[in-house]
Amino acid sequence: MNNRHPQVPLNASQETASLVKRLAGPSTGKAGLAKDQEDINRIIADVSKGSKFYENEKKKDKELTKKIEHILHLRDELTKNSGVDLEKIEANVDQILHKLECQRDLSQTIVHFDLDSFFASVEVLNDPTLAGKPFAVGHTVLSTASYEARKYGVRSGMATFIAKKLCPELIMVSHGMSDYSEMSHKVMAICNRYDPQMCPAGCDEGYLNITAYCAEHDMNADACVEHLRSAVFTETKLTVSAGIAPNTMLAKICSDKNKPNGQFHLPFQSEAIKSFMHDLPIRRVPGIGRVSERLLESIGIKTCGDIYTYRATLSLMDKQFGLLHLLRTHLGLGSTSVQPPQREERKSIGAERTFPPLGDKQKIIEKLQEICAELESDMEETQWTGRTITLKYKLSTFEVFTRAKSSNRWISRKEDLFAVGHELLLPELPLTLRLIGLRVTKLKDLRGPDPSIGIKRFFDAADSSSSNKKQKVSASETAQDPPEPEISENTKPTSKPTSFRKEKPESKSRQSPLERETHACPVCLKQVPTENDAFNAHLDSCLSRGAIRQAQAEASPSSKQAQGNLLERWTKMAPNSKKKT
DNA sequence: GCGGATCAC
DNA sequence: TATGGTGATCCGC
Repeated sequence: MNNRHPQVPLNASQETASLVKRLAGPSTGKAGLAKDQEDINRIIADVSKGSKFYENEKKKDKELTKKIEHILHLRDELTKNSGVDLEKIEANVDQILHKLECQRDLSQTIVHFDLDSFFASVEVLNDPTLAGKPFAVGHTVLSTASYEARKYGVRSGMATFIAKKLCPELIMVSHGMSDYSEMSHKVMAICNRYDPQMCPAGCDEGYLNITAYCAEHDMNADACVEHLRSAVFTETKLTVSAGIAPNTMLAKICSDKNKPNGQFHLPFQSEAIKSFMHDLPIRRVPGIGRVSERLLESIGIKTCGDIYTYRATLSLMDKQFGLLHLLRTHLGLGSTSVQPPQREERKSIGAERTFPPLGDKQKIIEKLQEICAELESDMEETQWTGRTITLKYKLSTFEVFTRAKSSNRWISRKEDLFAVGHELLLPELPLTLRLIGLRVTKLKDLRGPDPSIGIKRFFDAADSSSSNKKQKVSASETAQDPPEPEISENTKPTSKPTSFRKEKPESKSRQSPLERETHACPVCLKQVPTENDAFNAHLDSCLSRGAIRQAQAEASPSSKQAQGNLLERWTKMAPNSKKKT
């Protein structure tokens, strides 16, 4: 490089490496990266420069940089504190690792499958002249790109005009939604033969437990998955990649290894798994996104092997980083069960729309009405109602805000949605908006538990012993139903709300502040005497409780990422940062 | 319960 | 000229 003559036109703004990377978008770096990713990121940053989107990304990047400074400062304070014994902390962590290792379960054969550039492949089937050409599916933002387009750095989630800059001959194809849905169902049905309990994770991927299938058909895992992939191809002409591993997290990572149209089988041995994890970039772990990657990198952690190196820091900063989850990741542990998604596990239903920036109050309200109509229709089709409404709006500057209100009535009609949405929106105006959305939570299922027997609904409240094992949630909610605006339901909205099924790790244990020989348990955060026996005893009970929580959290691998406490809150936005444009 | 934020697809 | 929609979860308050 010629330093005297930078290729890039001099920009007074000193772009940080992190901003340039951030602008490249969330999907860059998750999978295989192009050789000249640096150049590509440079082009993306230059094309974006000056836009409101760019300015917002810059602001967020700056805030993250500040958070990192804070975290590093905290780390230095904790580490340099003369009271801490790093070796002892490491020894404690090593004990946790040992106990986690003892819980390792290698008995289940889990598969993660993933259709190769699903939308793009379907489009090629519809129009074979697209084969081998760089093209992308989407409108303003790309849903997916063909493998030829990816060579240019074109990625899903990328703005179309940027993709065109990277690849001027890029062909744009718009969505053919019905085709995708039909193909998706076909593929899921095929996979279902191998595990009736399979769990779809989106329209183009899913998890299977093929342990039983392999046993019953006297087949090894490789042959089974080849069989599956071959069935998918002959019946749909779509190629699929797959990972075979002893748990869902590893299987997911492995399905990327030989993509496209390949499979990868991780040896089912502790040592092989740990060596696989050792060099794995932390960003490949499901749940670790761009922000967590930066936070972890700031303390020196780039790979899952680095987690061990910095275990003392992570232990001291468990609140910020979530030690236990990272240790499990380091060891390559994950959920060993696959369950089909349960309808009653749904937590919210919503709709949102982006439009050219609007400042006019009447026009904004019209957008809100459109959203309400859409949402009413979705809720009607899926038979949900709910009592908390959350308004979401995005300013023309790309800043996002939410405003929520809980009601004591069930809301699903568009008039009711609008009344609450309007009430939430009005005090915020005037604003220039580019997006409005509504989301309903605190849901109630309007569908009877057994749709084939209509009259049965009538007895629901008393009928806890029926064949419906999963009625637990419905039953408890029935007891706390607010007055029902409709006719059918409850005979009697009886008593008080029953407590919800959310166990928290008892954050409020008040211990003697002068206890000198205690250390925060990295699992439950309680202060525990550091003496070996006491610490061990505590750890045992804590880990077994933790294992239960973990199993629950991972019951449905698709929807319940164990993500989280990597980030503490730093600054609070002024709730009303009104911008006029 | 509310609001901000992260993450996956 | 120009950067999506749906759903989940977690944290701090």
